[in-house]
Amino acid sequence: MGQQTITRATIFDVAQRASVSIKTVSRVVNREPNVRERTRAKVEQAIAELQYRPDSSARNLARQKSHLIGLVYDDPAAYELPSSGYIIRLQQGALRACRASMHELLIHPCNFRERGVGSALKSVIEDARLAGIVLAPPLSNMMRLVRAVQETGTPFVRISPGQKIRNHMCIATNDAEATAEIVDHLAQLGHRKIGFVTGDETHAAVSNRYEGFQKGLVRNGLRLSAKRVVSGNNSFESGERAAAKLLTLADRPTAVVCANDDMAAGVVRQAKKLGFNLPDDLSVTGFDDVVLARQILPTLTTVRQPLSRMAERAVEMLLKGKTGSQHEVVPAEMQLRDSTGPAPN
Amino acid sequence: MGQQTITRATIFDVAQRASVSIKTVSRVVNREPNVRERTRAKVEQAIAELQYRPDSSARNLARQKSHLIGLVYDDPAAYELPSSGYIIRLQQGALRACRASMHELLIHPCNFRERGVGSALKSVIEDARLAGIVLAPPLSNMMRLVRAVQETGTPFVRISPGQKIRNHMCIATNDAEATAEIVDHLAQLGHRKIGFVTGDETHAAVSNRYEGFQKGLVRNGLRLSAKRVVSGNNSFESGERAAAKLLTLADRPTAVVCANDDMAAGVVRQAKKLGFNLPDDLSVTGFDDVVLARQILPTLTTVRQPLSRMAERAVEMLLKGKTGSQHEVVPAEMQLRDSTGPAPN
DNA sequence: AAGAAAAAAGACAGCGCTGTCAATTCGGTT
DNA sequence: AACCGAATTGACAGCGCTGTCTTTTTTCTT
Repeated sequence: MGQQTITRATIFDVAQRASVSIKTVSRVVNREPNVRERTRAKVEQAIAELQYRPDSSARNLARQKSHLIGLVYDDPAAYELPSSGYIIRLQQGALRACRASMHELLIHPCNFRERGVGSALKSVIEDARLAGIVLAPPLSNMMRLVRAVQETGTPFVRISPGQKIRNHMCIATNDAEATAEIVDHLAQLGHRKIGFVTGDETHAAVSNRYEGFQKGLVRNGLRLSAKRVVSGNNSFESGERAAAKLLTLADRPTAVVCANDDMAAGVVRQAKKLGFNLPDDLSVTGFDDVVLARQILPTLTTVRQPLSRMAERAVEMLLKGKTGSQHEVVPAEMQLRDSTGPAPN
Repeated sequence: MGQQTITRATIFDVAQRASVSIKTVSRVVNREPNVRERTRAKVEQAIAELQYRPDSSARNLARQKSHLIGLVYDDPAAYELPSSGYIIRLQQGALRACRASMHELLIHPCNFRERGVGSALKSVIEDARLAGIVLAPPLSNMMRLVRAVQETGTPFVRISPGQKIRNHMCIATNDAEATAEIVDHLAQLGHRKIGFVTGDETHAAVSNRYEGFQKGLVRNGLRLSAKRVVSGNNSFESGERAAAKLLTLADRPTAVVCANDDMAAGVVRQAKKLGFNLPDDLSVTGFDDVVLARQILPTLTTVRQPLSRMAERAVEMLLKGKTGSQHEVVPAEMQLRDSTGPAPN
């Protein structure tokens, strides 16, 4: 049973069986208007009986574009593990949207350090007549590549782009608001004295987080104390040093918000070394949700970029077909784990 | 400069410019024989001048198949990190081969726990008219899926298939030989008394490793001592227990080969606890090259499945177009790190 | 019930390429 | 120079679908 027919049914076979023209079949298949209900049913039955499925090559040729969406991301030279989770999550989201809309996903890791990537990318896009492109960071910020994509005339969406461009579509997340929510969470747990460890200020995302921290304090009726803000440089060690400072303060904070996970891990390590019991004596939060965040003890409450959702929305935006500037923010997801608890009294 | 022409050159434009027929252009483009050198040059110049690139949709339609290779692998329910490195490595290899041959890669994670995956897979294959499929483990062993793929009539290659099937193409690695090479390595370092920690015997790969261990001893003129073989169950803890036994032996081994990395990590931990200095007093090896292998101290000498190479070879085998049974073994790569050193004297 | 407007259905020419087979040219022989 | 087989080249019909435009049918007016 279920033996496949030697040669697949074509639109012509369906038309014949339903006694209509091929154009009418095409209308039914593509859900075009102006088909009487009775006719539609007749055609649909013929389709079912013949197990007809449109041939995408033919359709692509006639429509002059494919049903392929390209996902372009940085090709880590050695494909080392750290970034693989990142990439897989992007792929997952993009794939979800593609499947929902009968599209396929073409992955295109691309090493921007090589010369000629731009034109190589253009070739792929044009050769396969991609229906759209999703550009993931950090490539979404490399103007050389963005321009290459623009030149193909293919619609594209950038994920977390640094700088905006004219007439762009993009999906971003909200570092600031997520950090503010971390503060909300801590405030709800009764914390009133909250410290912050800043990161490398040159990263836009990182300074957004500090901004969000301040916003969080304000909306929870807390005061920003300059003493409780110490600067780090994104490294584990700088986290340790920051903790050493913060925890020896006369009026020390009961919670420390860090601009990234590595520094948070450093804070945790240093706090333990100083004899603090986490989360009873001190709550700590990070940002990014790197693998390490789940490996240290206590596991780290942090914020995870909704990469999968962002990629999904990116593809959906692409397929919506609307042109013009569009900008969507997908809220980041707080990951509640064991490093945060009620404030000590 | 470099402004793209509004409408791409077609094969017809090229033919006209070179004053030949479109068929001749087609011959040149597809490297078919029977084209005079002079004609070929003329056509090639026209191609260059017009920046002609064949349209893949049209080609797909005429050829009745696409230039797309499908990579089918297990879709980890939550895309948790452990498997992402695995998948990325497969993708990398497949992509390398695809690019070399002007093909594109369609990724198709697929959750075999759901019902109907088989027919969903068939649809994708037939709709996109895939040129070939690569089935990665563990899917390569799920006969339900393999049969679905077979029914489409599309050529496919399985990676590390458990059971063979009639007229199959597959790529495997060599657990046994790799383990024997580990023994070679240790023997070269002067080790004569080598212990082994077995794993869960139900896994074919794992028992192959024990087999390889024995082979390695033999070919290095060493004797297999039953006392030095203790069984584990693949877990870290079982490694610790195994080490406790092995290292308290009167005539204790100077090196311990483990059937997987987790157990090796357990052995390392236990050995350190017992006061051994690694690798001076004891060498330890693992298998798999999990992330942990590079995180423990000393970093673990182990064996890594050549996933990327396997996927690459799989695609190449597919594109070679030869039918009939084919079976290729890609040797696993030993990863020399710090847990092995010269035997103590 | 005739006529006009709107809705439904169909005819047909591409889309850009490849495959088949026929036509031409070439190189070498007598 | 005429002739033959082999090497080249070309003509043209699809591949299966969509877009445009035309024809037919239905529905609504008066």
